[in-house]
Amino acid sequence: MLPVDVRPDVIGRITCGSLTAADAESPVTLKGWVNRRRDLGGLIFIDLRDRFGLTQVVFNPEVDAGAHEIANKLRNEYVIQVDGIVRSRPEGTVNPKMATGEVEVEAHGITILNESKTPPFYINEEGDFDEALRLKYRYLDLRRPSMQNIMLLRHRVVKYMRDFLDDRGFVEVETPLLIRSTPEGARDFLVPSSAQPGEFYALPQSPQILKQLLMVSGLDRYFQIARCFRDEAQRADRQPEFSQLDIEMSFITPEDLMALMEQLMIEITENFTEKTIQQKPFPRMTYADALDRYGNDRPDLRYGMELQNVSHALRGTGFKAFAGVLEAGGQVKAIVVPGCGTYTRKQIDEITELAKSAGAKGLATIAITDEGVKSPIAKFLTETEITALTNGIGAGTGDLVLLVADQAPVVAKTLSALREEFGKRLELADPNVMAYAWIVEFPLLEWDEDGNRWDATHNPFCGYFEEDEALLQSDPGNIRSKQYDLVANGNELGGGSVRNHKRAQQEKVFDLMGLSEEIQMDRFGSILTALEYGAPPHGGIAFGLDRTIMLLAGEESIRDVIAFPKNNRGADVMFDAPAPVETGQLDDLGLMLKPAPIA
RNA sequence: GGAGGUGUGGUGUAGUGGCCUAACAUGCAGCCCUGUCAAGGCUGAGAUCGCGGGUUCGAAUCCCGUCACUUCCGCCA
Repeated sequence: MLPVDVRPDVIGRITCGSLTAADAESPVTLKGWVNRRRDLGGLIFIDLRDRFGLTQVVFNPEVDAGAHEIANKLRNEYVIQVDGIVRSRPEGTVNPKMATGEVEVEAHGITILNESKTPPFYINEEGDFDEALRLKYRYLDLRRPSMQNIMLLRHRVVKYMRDFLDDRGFVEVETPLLIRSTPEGARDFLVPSSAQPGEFYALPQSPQILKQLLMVSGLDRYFQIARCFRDEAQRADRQPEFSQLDIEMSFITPEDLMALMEQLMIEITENFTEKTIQQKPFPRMTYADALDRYGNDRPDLRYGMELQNVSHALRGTGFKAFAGVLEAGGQVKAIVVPGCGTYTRKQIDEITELAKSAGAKGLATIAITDEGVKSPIAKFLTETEITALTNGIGAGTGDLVLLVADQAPVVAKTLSALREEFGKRLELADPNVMAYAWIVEFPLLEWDEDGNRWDATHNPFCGYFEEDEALLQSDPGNIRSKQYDLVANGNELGGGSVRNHKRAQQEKVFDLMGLSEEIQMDRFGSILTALEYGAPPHGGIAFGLDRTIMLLAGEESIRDVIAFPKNNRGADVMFDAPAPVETGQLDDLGLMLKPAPIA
């Protein structure tokens, strides 16, 4: 996947991945770890490993009895230095599976630089080890070539991003990690201050306001590999601290930015992976369309199985469960699962449970078998209705039709979950394809039932289409934002927008969100004021760097592309963090712990 | 906060009420072996089956509780 490093390296060391037949008869010194020892009694072979590769070393008592004697004591993961001579391997012993398989090093001297206990898991072969153990001994986990390849990939991709942006006039600026807490969005990680006891910094959830302020400064093009912090529950693709490729530009349109970012992602994908890009230029899909066809705003476009509205085929149906939903303004939608018409009662029950956990009240199924239609709801529907329904969505013999009837958001969520489940089960998604797409025209605001107010769907700084200005008063839920998300293979890789660059514009959004003038100034005074001093039109985007690397590397967990990740509970099991602190430290901060954790 | 899954020598697994005095592979230790490269051969050590309670004549296996890890829902402007 990645090019092998050249040799010798900057300090003149010969690495274990670099010797070739051309080096035969040269004296050489190698340093590295014992990957494997093969003791034939007389001869001892060692595979010496470093980051760059493996080289076989031979200890022959007739060549150097002293070195052979020491080699008897070697064990896996010992760190050694070998002095010897590069030899072409004897006829018939060349190993074509090794990059250095044409040669070996005949040892004339050996120094054991450090011994090693037997590691808790294998380093010299790949395997699926307990993740808690891997995290506890992360330094050993990272010694495995597969993990080192990921770290190397990450390094190279980030370097490519920096060079790409530098070539185009972007400036990398570091923004502070100790900032002010805002109760909007995710829960903040708080950092108490000893200079001002009782007051707290917060770690940034993203440098959003800071990068906009840099646009007001006239920096024009900013980027940063920004560390972000969110004190929320973890997932396979979510960590409490993570990295974003954060970008902001002045005087741009959404089109400008999407075109530039698209070029960057294409180049990275094609330069660093063997994966093919499903469609170039990346397809565009509106938020409404994505929700309608896939049930979510980050669809996996590598396979079909789209959601299909069958409400029209059931208009006037006598089946009360469906009729009731339709009368209440709901909908009935379906997906056709190919080849699953033979599912047993037990399997149907299983996916019904899945549907319920996604929020549906139930799941209706129609199996189309050789012996005809099998369905628990068949007796409630007329033959005409069933035929119209199955024909209308292209279901054929052997297929299983899954139907959900409810209000649109519940239908979308349920069928989206089912579609993804069957996408996995039936292996519909090609792992060698990257299906990028832009999702556009998000609603600017969504109604928050609990807070009884409008809330920003993306972030409150997101701009909106001027032609929708009138809707601010009449129909805020239908204002289209200037937001764009980049999705790939069912993941949201990044999102951004063209921002509000005038104070009045921005205040209108805050007003709709129910923020009083006082609160607006208290929380967002810096940016509101800055927008009054010649803020240029600007916009940007932020990519989840870890997630991007995860997809490029073909990994299923974000933890596998982070050197020292937290576990599912946000804990670092190597350092045992978080941990209690000494009373004196709390005293300095003017803090006192409550007697028991709040349940 | 909720739901599911998993937990058996160092590691990865098998064992779903008695045949378990817990099996297999690998790793580990010792011995043999001069062309191996997942070296090979022989011998050996190593697990109170996550923890606690219960059911049973009998529990790795069934039940309850608990802990840890993990996946998903909630949450993630």
